[in-house]
Amino acid sequence: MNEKEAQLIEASIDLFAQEGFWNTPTARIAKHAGVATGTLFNYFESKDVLIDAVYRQLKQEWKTYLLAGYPQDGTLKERVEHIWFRHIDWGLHFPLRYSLMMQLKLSDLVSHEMQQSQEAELAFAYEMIVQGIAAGELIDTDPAYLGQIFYAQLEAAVSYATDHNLSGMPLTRHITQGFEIFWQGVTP
Amino acid sequence: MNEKEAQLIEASIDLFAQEGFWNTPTARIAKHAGVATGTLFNYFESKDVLIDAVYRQLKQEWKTYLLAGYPQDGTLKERVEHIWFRHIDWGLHFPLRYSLMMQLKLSDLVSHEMQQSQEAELAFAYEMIVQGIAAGELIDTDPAYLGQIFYAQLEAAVSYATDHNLSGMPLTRHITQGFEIFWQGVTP
DNA sequence: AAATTTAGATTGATTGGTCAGTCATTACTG
DNA sequence: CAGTAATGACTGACCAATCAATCTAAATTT
Repeated sequence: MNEKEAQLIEASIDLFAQEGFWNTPTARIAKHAGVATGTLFNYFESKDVLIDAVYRQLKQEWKTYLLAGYPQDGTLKERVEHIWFRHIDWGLHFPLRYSLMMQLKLSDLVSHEMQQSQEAELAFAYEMIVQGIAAGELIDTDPAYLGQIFYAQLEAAVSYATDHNLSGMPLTRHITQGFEIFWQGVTP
Repeated sequence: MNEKEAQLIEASIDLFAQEGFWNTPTARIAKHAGVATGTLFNYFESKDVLIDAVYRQLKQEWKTYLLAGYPQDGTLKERVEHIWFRHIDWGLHFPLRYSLMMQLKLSDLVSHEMQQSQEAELAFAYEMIVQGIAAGELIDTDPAYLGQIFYAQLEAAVSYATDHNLSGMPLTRHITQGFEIFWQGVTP
């Protein structure tokens, strides 16, 4: 990826997260990235294409962060717990990125194709759930629903930690307790 | 509330939910409501004020729906379960309204004052949780966090039911099971 | 090694279109 | 007929996207 392209995406993340997509003119993005307005359109066909690129970048950073140190051969609980911790960690380390990713999810701004291609990257999580159910370690429900519950609880945990500025021990306790609540719910 | 005012809010809900706030010009809202563009601004000082009115209306309808048949003197579980069922019911009966309410929640379009005043209306739910914890019927966590978990799971349940077009028996089973997962998680 | 050509990247003023909000005029209504 | 509500053409501001001009640096020639 070109350096200017990366700067433009970075500037977009900053501005979209702080001002919202509809309130940030392409001219401001270009300025914030230190290039001319025309340059933006050399790299991205349109503003819509730019937002797809932003979304892809966020999702990829996020996924990479989640998988760092993933205990491939751990127990199911260990693996799920790892994702739980890493996700919350990411949300607290990169609040702008996190809130933008959340907003984009609901917003219809990201193309259908991009949404799908990014979702496909999470197949491993789905597999994990399927196996957990097969092994009797998770309650027998549609894996898609369990995945959604997992994610929903995660969002709640992050937004609570953010709202209450948790850090240090209280944060660790909150994360652990949140996970236990989730685990107790989906475990026979 | 004036009839035209109500029509304008109704039209806004329709269009905002389907096209998004930023893609629906005030002119189209007025047309859809059967009035002239100028009339809209007789009733709402600006587009921003209109969206506040839309939000208030949605929240109020929602709250009314939730509380219909509320078992004031039932057990804690019965009361929570009632809210659970009614919320999902509302989401499935009024998908446009539901999705708009979700979007507005994250969007920063609703004024801070309106957000707060509507949140204050949910004090009864908070009270319920506090009492549940005091009585040892719920695990000992910050009531605010339990509330957030409750809501997050509810969203997951609605979006799953919507995505899979559930109805009849499968729907009932899904709702009940979702509640059991939640309840098992937050109960000692 | 200097001079010249070439291809591609960068620039930002400009354009064409959109839209929130206005206000002079018209239509009701009691 | 007075007062209130409704109308819709209009305005000023904003912005995505364009494109002719300019710059840069690599390639080629003298």
